Amino acid sequence: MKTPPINEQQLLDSASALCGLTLSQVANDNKLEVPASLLRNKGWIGNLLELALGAHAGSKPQQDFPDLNIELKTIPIDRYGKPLETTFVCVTPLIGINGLQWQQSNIANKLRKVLWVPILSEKNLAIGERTIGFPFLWQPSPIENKLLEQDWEEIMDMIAMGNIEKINGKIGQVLQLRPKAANSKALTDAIGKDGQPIKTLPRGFYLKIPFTHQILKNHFNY
DNA sequence: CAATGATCATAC
DNA sequence: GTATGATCATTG
Repeated sequence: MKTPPINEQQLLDSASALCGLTLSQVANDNKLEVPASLLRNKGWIGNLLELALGAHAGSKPQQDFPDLNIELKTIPIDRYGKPLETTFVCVTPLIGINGLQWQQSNIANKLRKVLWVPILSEKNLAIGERTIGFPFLWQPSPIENKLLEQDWEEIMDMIAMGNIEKINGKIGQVLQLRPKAANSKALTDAIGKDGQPIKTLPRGFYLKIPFTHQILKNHFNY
């Protein structure tokens, strides 16, 4: 447990202090048990880092550190620094979206400043043996921001035009739309082909692996 | 074996 | 159901 950081440097310092530690060590320091598997604890590593860095543990809208305008993201990587999973950002609004601009969207707000915490998280490593990498602060470059905006526009246009069922994880250069639900039976409101209300699977925005991989490469110069 | 589609826990 | 945290697991 930890008190919230009062400024960016303090957050960076405490995050840097975790670099090289195993998840077991961090869990012990925070009096947490290490699960044998993430199957029923998919958000465990993220929650652990929230606890260790003084972010609010649990559900709350907006960034993890609202006063600092910083979003915390753990990212599982292999020994070469390649992300092992896509990065979930936020759920996607499907109705009432006409006139919504990228700059005022929830996803743009969340990606404005991100504290990435890489986790060496190869599958053959027990959860407790996975280690924390070098954390760093990232803000999208003008080019990255443009790519995100373009994908967002394409996806949101399709949703607004009633073509949500035609969207799959393949579209988008850096951003993709995928299910984000308890299961495939979950339903939420959306716009149908003829503009009528329909029910569909809730979706979320995810950053594709090549994009987050490039962010890591840019930062670590490899 | 990467990537898309499906799923798990918890709070409210 | 929505929003937080993501990874699992089947498909191509």
